[in-house]
Amino acid sequence: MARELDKKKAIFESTIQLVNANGFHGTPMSLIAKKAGVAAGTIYLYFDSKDTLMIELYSYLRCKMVDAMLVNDTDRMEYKDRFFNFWINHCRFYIHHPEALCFLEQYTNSPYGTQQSSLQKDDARFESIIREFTRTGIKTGVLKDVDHHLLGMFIHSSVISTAKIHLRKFNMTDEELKQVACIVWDGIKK
Amino acid sequence: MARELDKKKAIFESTIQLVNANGFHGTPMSLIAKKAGVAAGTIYLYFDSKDTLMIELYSYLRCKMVDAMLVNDTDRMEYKDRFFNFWINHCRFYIHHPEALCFLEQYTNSPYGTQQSSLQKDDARFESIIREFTRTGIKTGVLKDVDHHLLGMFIHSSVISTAKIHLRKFNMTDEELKQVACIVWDGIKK
Amino acid sequence: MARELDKKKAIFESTIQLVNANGFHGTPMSLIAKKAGVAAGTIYLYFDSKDTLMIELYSYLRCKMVDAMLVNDTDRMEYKDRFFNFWINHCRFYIHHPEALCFLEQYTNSPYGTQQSSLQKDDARFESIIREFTRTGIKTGVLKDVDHHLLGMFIHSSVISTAKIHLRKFNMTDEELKQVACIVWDGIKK
Amino acid sequence: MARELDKKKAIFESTIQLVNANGFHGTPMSLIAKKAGVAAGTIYLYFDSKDTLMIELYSYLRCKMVDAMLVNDTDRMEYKDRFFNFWINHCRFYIHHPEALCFLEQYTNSPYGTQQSSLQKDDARFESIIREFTRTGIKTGVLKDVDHHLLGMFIHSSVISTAKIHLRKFNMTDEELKQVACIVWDGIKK
DNA sequence: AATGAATGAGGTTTCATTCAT
DNA sequence: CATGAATGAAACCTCATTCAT
Repeated sequence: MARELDKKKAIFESTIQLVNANGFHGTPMSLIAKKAGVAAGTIYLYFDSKDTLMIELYSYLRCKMVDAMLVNDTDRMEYKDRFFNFWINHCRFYIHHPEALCFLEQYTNSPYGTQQSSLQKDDARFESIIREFTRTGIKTGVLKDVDHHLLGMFIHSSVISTAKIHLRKFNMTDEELKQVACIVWDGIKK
Repeated sequence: MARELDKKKAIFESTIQLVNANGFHGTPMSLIAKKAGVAAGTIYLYFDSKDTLMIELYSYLRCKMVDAMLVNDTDRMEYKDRFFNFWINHCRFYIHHPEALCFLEQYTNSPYGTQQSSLQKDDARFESIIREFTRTGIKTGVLKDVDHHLLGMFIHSSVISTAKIHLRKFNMTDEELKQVACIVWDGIKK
Repeated sequence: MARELDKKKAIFESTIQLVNANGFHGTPMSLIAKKAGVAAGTIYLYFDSKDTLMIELYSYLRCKMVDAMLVNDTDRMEYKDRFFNFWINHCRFYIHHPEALCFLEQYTNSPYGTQQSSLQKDDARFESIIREFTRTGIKTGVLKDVDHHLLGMFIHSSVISTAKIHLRKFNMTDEELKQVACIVWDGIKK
Repeated sequence: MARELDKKKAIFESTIQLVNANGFHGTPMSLIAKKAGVAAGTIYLYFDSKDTLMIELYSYLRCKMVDAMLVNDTDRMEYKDRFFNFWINHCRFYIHHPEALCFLEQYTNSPYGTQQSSLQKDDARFESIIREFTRTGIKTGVLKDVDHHLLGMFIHSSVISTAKIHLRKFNMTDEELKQVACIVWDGIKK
């Protein structure tokens, strides 16, 4: 019930902060517990192991990210407008949740993300949305006739690198964000 | 002399493989030593600590990557041709050295890469080459008038995501590689 | 509560025995743990490090020693009687706790005791008692007019060397103990 | 020959300095070698092990100490004058060679000094000189009729504690040194 | 005789996980 | 449900000693 979700969320948030600052290995369960305001043993009531915690946290964040990306999306929008909406929503999510970006990136490039065949449902949701969208673009002749995996990955990586630049080097205005989206669009459109 | 370099190289190669498979934390020094065919203590004759080893290995790989990227580059080439040469060299390096790609990505997204102000000379070399190239493109009106950091990061991330796709999903022909380079070029050119 | 003190004491006693037998360096934490009946990691719940353990053990023993020295001491005693009481109490403490003597001497003559500015409160207590006592003796003309540090150190070292003799060479009767106290008194009295 | 003695001496001096600063355990053979200007392996041409080195160094220093103590000593001196000569020579040796004092004290209070039945010839020489001297004093009725071991140890410890005070707290004039010798003399004389 | 690279046992310390309370 | 003291395996790193040169 609500109590359980509250605890899980507290543990998630604590973990994000700490992994962000110190990496997976630099984040002991005892610290996660303390920052979450629970006892070390308590975490194990909600998660089987540290690995499980990380994997579930990954899903949790992916889910929030996908939700953010879908804001204002409708079938009735023009294809290009949907693209811009997706791209900017997605990018803004990372900009407003830098810890999430950091965690997801660490996860993706760690043995967790690479080895585990743990493409859970949230991953699946994201992938299917992107697949659907790119396929449609290609079929209707709006996008270049390139493998849709490639297009998807290309778009995704452009979002992430833009958000990283924003966070590390300098803040970008909304205008500049749109500029970058344009570059991407110019690249993929036919 | 040569002996020292041989040992260092053996340790580097061992480390790349293992970090690749198990991550930084999943790779104990004892394993690195065993795989490299030396005693555990021997590593400390060549590197001050595990951290130092990782940092130096990062430099080592960046160096190899930059070298690979510069193959066949000349001032006399057309700007666009230079871009394609850079992009494809760079991408091929990762495709032919998947462990290098994996290590560099893990490193970049770990506390090593984020916190340590260890932008060593090799990083500097890479950055300056890219900076020089994008600035020229912008100045001569070939590229869009966007912040050069942004262009650089955009190009870099496209290379990496393409290589990852190649390695994880399916092998791409040289033709397809060129296609992706085209997408990027279309995006950044004026 | 009591549990914590029990554990600490068990660790202390274990450490005293082992350092006594094998020296600081010859005493690994693993052995201390085993002899104390706890796991290696448990020690670190009570002490930050091996150094901390040694430093706290030093304080612990100094405290016990000072307590023993003060037994039967009153303001109403004659100065000379107080001296004999101090001296013999002090000496007897070491004779009855040879491991304590051994540990304290090793500590004092090791980098721990020499370098660390760890003159904690217990040291301070001992020093202030001695200082007070010698100063009074000098001021009232009972003791020779010599720097009080010197007198204090002189007395202290006589106690220690007497205890060592007792333990190493042969057992001394209470009568002989008093004889030595007399030698010291004859030396320092005016 | 001379070469061998030079090397040994260099190693001895290096060891004294380092043990003085860092203790036995804090002094690796590699450092001893470097400071002595030889290779690590070379030490093992002259000493069987680190323990052996320490034990021989102890003898070496005891020997120097005894030599220093005997300066200006003759049978023709008065007993009391001989005592003062011994005491002050001995004390001055430590004052002029603080590293020697430090090393000897560390050694004496370590497992080396306590456990090893290694009362070598130099120790024997020192002990026999003191024994002879105290026995004579007692027999001729100059000294108190107390066990001669006790007197010897008492004197020795007074020297050491005085030297330590001199080195740690404040420099003492020759006059003050004589004062302390007087205290000791007043203590032991009949 | 002298070197110093190499060894590997063993030291201190951390931390994921358990379980009695 | 919740706790947090206790565990002990395993990590990093040091250093006395050896041996090919």
